[in-house]
Amino acid sequence: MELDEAKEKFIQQWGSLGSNWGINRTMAQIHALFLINEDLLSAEDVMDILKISRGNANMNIRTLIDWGLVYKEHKSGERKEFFRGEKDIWIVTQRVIKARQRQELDPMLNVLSQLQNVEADKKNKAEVEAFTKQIKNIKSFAELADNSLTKISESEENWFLKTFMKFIK
Amino acid sequence: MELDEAKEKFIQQWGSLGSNWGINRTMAQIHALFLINEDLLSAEDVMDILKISRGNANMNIRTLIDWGLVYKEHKSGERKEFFRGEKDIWIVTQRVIKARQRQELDPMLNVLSQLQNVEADKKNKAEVEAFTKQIKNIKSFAELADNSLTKISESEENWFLKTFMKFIK
DNA sequence: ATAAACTTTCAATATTTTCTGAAATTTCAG
DNA sequence: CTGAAATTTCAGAAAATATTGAAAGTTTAT
Repeated sequence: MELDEAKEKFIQQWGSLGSNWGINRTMAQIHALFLINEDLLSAEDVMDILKISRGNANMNIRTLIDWGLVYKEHKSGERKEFFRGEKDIWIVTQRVIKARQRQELDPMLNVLSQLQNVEADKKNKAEVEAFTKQIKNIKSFAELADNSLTKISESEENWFLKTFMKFIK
Repeated sequence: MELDEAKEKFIQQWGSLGSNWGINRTMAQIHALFLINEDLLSAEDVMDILKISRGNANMNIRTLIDWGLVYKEHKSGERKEFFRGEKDIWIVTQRVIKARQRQELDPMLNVLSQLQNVEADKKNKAEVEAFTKQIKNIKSFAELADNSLTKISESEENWFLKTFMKFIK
């Protein structure tokens, strides 16, 4: 396979992976491009390579920066902004976990807490109890997941690898 | 809070969680309904409760059955099919992991394998090497994830909890 | 074998999400 | 300061995705 073909294939596959996981296709494609690109790229470069509009490029690069997956840099003598991607796949994972934890797990935990206070009356006592019990189960599990993800997103790669290699044996 | 209000809220939240993770909103809502509903439900019940069409209900219940999150059952004397949900959140997690691993991680691993064979020529030797190295990193990581998820989706809850509680300490 | 009861399919439609591009805003070299 | 060069915003357009509902298909009691 040719290098350009391979790069194209990687970008497409990463894009489709992303879009299956609720991350918009373009954002994932831009991220893919930065993962395999050694040099600094300007917004214009990204627009040209991926054939997308200025607005789209800008918005998604901004989000990638927010997530900590892309960094802004300056070339001396150039007015334009340039960007480079975080290449370390372990750090990428940690950043993605953190972003999505904030965005999705936290609100879920919040709602689950609220749902624990359901008033029963004479008629539906058993039903309320069953509901509360199930919500409690789900909440415990979500908290375990939350703690685990926090731990992962704060741990050193080496510690994690060692622990996990043991784990999956 | 009232029970019905709480159920409604849970269904909505689960639906929005799902849709942030690439699972269609209705499928996630039906799943939420089955998670907190003790009784058997028919397709018609689901249509009525969630105000959705027959086709939509049927298609998404089918998918939930494929994923192993909902079971088909028969009531004696009734011609209609009834359904109940898997209530154990640990089993639910395992089933979701398995379904998505098949659908998304496997194709990714497949592409990453292909991408390791890129031909270099005199001009781009260094670039090809950098690309191949990065793809190799990503692939190693994806394989670790794949193995871990397989392990998780096959393990006993108790073993998992014990191991993980130690892990997150 | 029939027909009512029920389930599945799928083309048309509706909804949601993403993208575009031009205008508004910001930045910075001179 | 000034104004050209760049970035950001956002309303409308386009694309992707999900939903409907009626027709086709299947099952089962008699």
